[in-house]
Amino acid sequence: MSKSNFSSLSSVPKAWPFEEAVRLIEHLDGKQDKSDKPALLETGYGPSGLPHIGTFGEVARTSWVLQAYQVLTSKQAYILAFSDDMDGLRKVPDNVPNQEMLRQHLGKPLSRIPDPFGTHDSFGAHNNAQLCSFLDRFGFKYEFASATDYYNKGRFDAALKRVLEVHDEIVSVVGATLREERRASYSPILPIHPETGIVMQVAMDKIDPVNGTVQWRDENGKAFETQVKGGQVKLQWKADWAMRWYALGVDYEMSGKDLIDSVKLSSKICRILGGRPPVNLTYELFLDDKGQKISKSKGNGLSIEEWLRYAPEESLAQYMFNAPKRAKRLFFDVIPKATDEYLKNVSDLQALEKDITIEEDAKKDKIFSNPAWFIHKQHLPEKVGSPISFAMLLNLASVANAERAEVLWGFLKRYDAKVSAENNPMLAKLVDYALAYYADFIRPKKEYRAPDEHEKAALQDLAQEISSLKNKEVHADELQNLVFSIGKKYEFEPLRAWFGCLYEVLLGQKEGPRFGMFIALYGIEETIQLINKAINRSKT
RNA sequence: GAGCCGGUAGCUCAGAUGGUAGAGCAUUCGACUUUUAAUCGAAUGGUCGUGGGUUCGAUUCCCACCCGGCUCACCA
Repeated sequence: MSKSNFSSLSSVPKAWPFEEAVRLIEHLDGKQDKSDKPALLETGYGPSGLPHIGTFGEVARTSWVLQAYQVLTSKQAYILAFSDDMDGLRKVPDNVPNQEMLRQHLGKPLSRIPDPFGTHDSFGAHNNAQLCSFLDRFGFKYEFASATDYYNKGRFDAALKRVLEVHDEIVSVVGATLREERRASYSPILPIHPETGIVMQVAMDKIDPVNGTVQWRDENGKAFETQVKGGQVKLQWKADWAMRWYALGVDYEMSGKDLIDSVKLSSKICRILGGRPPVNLTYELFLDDKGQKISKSKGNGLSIEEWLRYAPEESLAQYMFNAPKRAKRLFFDVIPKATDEYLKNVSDLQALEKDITIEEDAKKDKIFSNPAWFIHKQHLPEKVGSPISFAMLLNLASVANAERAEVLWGFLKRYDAKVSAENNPMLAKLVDYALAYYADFIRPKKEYRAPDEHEKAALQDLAQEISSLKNKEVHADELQNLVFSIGKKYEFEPLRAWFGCLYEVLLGQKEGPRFGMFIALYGIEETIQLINKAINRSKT
């Protein structure tokens, strides 16, 4: 399509969501139905799992494509968050209560199983609520859809009849991908057993597209005739996906690399039904630190809660923004980098918006290529960003053995007297995150050396000296002098060995801050405890 | 077997719609400080996987190949 079609832009910005938006536009241009229906971007959810970090990534990325689409076209579009809550429960998840109760409902649709948490009408409803509150928490805009709801209300009835018409064709296409033993029983139609409520995976004896019924037998040989409408059957998932695209007119949907074959197959089915499969983006999977695929069942990698314990959600969004087609490792080490990348993008964007020397077109192009512009939904709020990088905060926390925010703030104020939690809310958050990150990842790796007898005596002396200063107004300089004089008194040669001893024995590192300042900020009582701990360590 | 992604400084990676490449960390040196760190400044460091093709010129485009990793092939 020609570039001139894009509103007020001379070219398409090079950020990937814009490239995707162009693909979406081309897809819509080729549509038979020229009515001005809003573009439909779907994100799908496996029913039994809780929302996880991949869910976040998929919705965030889809939102960015939508954002780019609207900038280019000024047309309506929306995200449909579709939950397949009619799927049969195959396995009892081991992270939920009432296992025994759930076991009795194996094979039934999630929406027909009682909620093991007892808070919702069904297990499916519970998971749906989890999903929605998860998405709401990050401010995503979407319309929620429940498969059960859609089936029951007949929104798929026409499409289901169409499935019956082309049933054999679907069976042969899907059958080609299955092993022989599966092939025999395969049908895209999964009837819900009228007596047991179980989602049946059986071969169909008879298909009747005219009356909209199927005939089949259960494992006891009992024969049934079932209407496909109104939620009495559901479709096997690949057919279900295809039927959904067809019935709802889905225009865009992304999915992980592991689903490449499924996308192909579902696209075929969608075409057999007479539909046009949506534009698909295949994104790479997330790997753990050993390069293995992250999966909920393995519990490897990093959960979203874990990430958010150590960094703001914007940093996670930043991580998700980068090169979706590229495999990335997802573990704790990437958090600081993603955070600083985000902060840099914010400051770049701020500078860019103020810049009046740059040409308007070039400016737009740069703004629209900045991840922070996407992350903040086109508008940077007041007081975003931080004058100090996360990496620096982590260094400071480590150097100062910081356990409390005040200690870190003390150092920060020395660095720049103007910073404060009020003026820099993001910095205030980062301080807390840095403390958490330091405590969990950096401190455990520290190696504390035991002091020798000579050092021990000096340390005891130091503890005693400073304890006499307790409850007094003391300056960092005085403390520094005190530390210094003790080093002299015990004749450390060279004197820097004394300081080295302090760092290695007390802080578990080769280097450290000016020790007088450290004591002042860290606290006299706390420093004494630190010394006592170190001395006790030498006894064992 | 099918498919996807990657191979750029010691490490982790960015990048150029073609004109001999950058960041962070690491290393070295310097500034600041009654020693030390943060911080700041600077330097060192790369035939951009291999071989061909297109071109005045390719690491960047095309083709082939090699290496590495992952995913799928039961269910969703």
